[in-house]
Amino acid sequence: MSEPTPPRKRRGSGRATIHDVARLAEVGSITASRYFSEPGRVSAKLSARIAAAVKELGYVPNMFAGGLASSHGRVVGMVIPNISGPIFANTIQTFSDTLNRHGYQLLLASSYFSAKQEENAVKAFLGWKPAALAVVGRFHNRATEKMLSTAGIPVVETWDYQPRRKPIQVGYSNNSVGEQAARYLYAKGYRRIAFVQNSLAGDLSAVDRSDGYEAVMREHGLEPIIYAPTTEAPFDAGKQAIEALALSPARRARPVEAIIFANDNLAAGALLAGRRAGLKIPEQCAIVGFGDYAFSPLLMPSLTTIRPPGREIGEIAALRILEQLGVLPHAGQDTRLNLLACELIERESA
Amino acid sequence: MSEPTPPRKRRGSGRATIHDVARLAEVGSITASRYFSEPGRVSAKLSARIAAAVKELGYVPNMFAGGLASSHGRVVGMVIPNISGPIFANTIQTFSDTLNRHGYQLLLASSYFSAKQEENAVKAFLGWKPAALAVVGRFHNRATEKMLSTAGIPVVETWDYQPRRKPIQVGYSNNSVGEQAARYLYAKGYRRIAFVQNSLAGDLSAVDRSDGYEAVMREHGLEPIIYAPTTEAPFDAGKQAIEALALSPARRARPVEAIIFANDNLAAGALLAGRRAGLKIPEQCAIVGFGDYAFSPLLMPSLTTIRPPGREIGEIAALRILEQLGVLPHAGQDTRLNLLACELIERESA
DNA sequence: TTGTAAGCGTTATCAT
DNA sequence: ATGATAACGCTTACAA
Repeated sequence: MSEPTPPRKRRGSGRATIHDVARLAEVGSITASRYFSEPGRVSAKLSARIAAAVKELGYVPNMFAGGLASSHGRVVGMVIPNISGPIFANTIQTFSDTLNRHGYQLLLASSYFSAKQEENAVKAFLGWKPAALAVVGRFHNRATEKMLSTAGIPVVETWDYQPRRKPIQVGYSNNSVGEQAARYLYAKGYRRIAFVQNSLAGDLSAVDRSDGYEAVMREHGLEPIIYAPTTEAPFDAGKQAIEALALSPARRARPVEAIIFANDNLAAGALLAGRRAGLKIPEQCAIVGFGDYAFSPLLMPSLTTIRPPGREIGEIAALRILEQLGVLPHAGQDTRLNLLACELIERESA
Repeated sequence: MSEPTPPRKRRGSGRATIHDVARLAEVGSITASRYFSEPGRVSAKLSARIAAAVKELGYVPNMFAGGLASSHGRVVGMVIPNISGPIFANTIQTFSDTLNRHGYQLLLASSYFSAKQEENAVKAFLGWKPAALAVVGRFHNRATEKMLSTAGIPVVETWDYQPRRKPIQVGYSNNSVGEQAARYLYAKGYRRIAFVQNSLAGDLSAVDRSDGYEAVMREHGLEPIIYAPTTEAPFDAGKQAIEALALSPARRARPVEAIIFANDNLAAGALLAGRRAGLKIPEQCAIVGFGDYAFSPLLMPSLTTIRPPGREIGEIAALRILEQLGVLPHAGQDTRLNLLACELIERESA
């Protein structure tokens, strides 16, 4: 006769569970659970026993079980155009670190500036029952907008500050950046000031910057000069722009005195091409970029540029989310609108 | 008299579940489940009905329920020294994208080169029952080593290739990089070649590179010259190095002919300081960096450097993991050792 | 302050 | 090929 087979576990990971901890500490499982979620409501005596058991068993809470039971995981999803560019990396870093510090895990996906890929990423995140979602900018497709608005969780739009939109805004005004650059050059005495657009058509934030520039020019009774390069590669596009605006024989009669570029890549391409052609920068043509990329201080002449608050955006976005979730106490009153300033870094090129 | 209150749902997220899908499609829940996990084993007829139901209800699988039931979530954890630096961003990008493409989600944490923070991150990941873990380099503390080896899941060490270690290796040999740079300069006719260490003491990979350099020098009967800057800030450290090696009056008698720098930041600092001091580069002193940062082609003269295969590392690490998990068919035989080459980018500075 | 019971939404197991 | 049932490990709701 065969003994009844012992009730062998057929599922399970084999790791210690909260029940094992509770048993060892001689408390109820729920008390052990509370030890993690609301430590203040467990007596010191039991807390000590539980702590010892946790240590002995090397217990690590199963996030899946917790997330399932409470119907919301401690995760926050973020869709970013791309991770590896010089632009968003700082934001990701501070966003992730701030969330981690409070027990939340970042889920990251990149959209490569494609609305469809953004949609897919948001849809995938929904399966994680995220506590909140962060996206970049205000341009989403219908499906994404709908998912974001019906998800019933805090949504943060980063980078492109738009006070009239529904989601929490953490960013700066691209329009103001354009104004800032134009005013700076105007104050320095420049009058024939041009703006060079991004060659990537999808970069709508650059259009906002050129709008700001245009407004300031008109304000001073000056004619805006907006140039849109046709070359795709940013450095080449910058070269193309400065050739057209300052080097071409046609322009030689009345070359522009200063150029604002949609980003530092364009500005760098222009700066290098200009110098190679013998153009004196900033004497003959001043240059202002946008982004303050790592190479910008190293160019010769070093590049005057406007630095977006990438690190602050990530941190503040995370803090606002944590406040919304009740993890952190609410800061002030208007926590929904977070307009940050961009710093103009004055270097040699303008 | 009060009617008995209807059995209102008190838990649950309100979203459609797989049971709702099954009911609408008039199939068993498990069939609906299989429709996602093993589509080949569901008849075309039922598949169509399920697909329709999924679409109508906007069903999104709950990853927590799935992860709990199958005791392994579709997540992979990665601990990286830092997200925002120019070095690792490409790796994160390709790693994340490749995993996403196969339904896995990346969990990211940064260690800031601290072994203790790495340990905390790995511990936190364990709660997610990750299908695999990726770390950078071979230097972990005891606790981390133990967690990695007992986790019972594929572990990948990236960047620093070390064939004798247990985990899967995906990276390049820093020793070879040092050799590569030294041989290149030797072949160009340089003889008095120096190596400048990183000022960050924790950067042990740079030490491997200097070892490679040293070996080549001795191989040719040349005396190695290794300089360790004391300044912390990389650009300043580079400046300090070139002053000591090529500009100082003491050295003027027999200045070095070429310098290999531990990274492009140091090289850039040296290059700029050298030029400002009137040093002709590469005529009087050639410079080779490491990293191929974004600014390196923009310096004047542009920087000759060695480019580590950051994108490949991320992609191959992900592919090896997916193979180990059985998601992808195994490629070749020795899938554990992945030694990648670094490309020497010849520019103007050497 | 602590405990009991039920359920979160999925998949593994076994049966047909 | 399809389905019924029982976990998975935790937290909510309620009770003491």
